[in-house]
Amino acid sequence: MVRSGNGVLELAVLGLLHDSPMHGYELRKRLNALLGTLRAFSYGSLYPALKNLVADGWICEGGAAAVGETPALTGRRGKIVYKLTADGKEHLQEMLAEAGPSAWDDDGFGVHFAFFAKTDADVRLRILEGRRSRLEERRDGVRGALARTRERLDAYTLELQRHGLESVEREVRWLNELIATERSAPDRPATPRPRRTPDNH
Amino acid sequence: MVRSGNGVLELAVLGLLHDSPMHGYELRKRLNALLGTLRAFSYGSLYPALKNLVADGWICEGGAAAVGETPALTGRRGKIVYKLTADGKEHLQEMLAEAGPSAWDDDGFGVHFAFFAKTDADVRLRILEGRRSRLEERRDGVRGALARTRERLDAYTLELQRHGLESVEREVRWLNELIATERSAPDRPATPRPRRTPDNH
DNA sequence: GTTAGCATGTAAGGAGTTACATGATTTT
DNA sequence: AAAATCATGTAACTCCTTACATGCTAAC
Repeated sequence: MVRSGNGVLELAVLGLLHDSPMHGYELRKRLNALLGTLRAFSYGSLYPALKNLVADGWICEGGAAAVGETPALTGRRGKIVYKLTADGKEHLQEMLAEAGPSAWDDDGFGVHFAFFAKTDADVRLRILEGRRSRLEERRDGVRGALARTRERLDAYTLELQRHGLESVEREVRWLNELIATERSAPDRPATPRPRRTPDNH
Repeated sequence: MVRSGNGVLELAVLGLLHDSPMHGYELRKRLNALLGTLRAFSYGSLYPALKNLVADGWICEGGAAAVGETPALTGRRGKIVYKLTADGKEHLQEMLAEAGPSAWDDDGFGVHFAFFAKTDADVRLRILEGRRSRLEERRDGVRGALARTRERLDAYTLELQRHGLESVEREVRWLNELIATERSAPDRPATPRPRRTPDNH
């Protein structure tokens, strides 16, 4: 009964539990903090997902873990702490090694990137390049549409297209910088490139 | 049986059909061109949605409309041209006048903005301001999370947060410009502000 | 001792995708 | 006459949200 549960949520949960065991409530907070502006999950999706992960054998309940945790009295119907199993760790590694299309789309890329610290350098590069070419396709599509339909559009529609195009172009530039950094230093962590303070006037 | 079909798709379809009658296939292309980077719909969602809109009485089939259309031979199992009904036009106006939360979220805002040319100036302003305050909330949330968890995050996670924050800040600046333009000239179309050419080196 | 926040869950359903199935029209 | 593209549709399924239901624990 291997549901082969694909999806952002399961990867994110496994990734977070790899760092340290946690219960659902805390997991959800960390999840939404991790994904920031990208995504927000509700309990209604988290708890069933946890059940599925247990059924698959990737995670298990119990296992009093954290150092300063209150040890007693938590037994009867208290928190349920989840932790990765050996199979789960293996499965997580497989998911992190996946550099195909599912790691290039809007949802998938964010999660994969969030766990780049646990990802091999060559996989990181392939994901970044895949994501970039995906965005370049989209950019060229919008550019073409904009060039073809110009003049026929009202000012607001035009502005929407223009802003969308600028967003994609900005995203591509970001990826270019990341790729350059990865290429020049595949072992180093990430890219704290020299940054000018944003001009929020 | 008023399904009260909420959602981006139905507003977008009604808005496009307001300009001119169309059949489904063409509608889908225009839909995905209109929404550009924001959204893409498949036939599997479009055709059922059209059925629902017919059932609701907002649109109807038939009505040979466009000037240069081939008139004959299209009868047997050919294209199905949809057009807005009188009720549909009324309903569209109501939807466009809606300036509440549904017009502020990521999906809703894009569609509402795309039809700003058909929207009253005061409604436009309320939507832009609502959208901005929604984004400011998100921005402050991310800023807080970033300030609290700094140092505890690996470089990639940090970079993801930083980039997300910059995206939101950019979006807020864009809205600020739009709002300023609307305030200074509520009658004029949109905002062709002086623009420097993007530096795609 | 009661409010507020922590913590876990479930049932119903909305919204859309994928994959499939079919046929007409145009192009080569 | 084959291939490509236009055109319409449906069934099964995925993924997630909303709204609800429950109880524990800390603070005031």
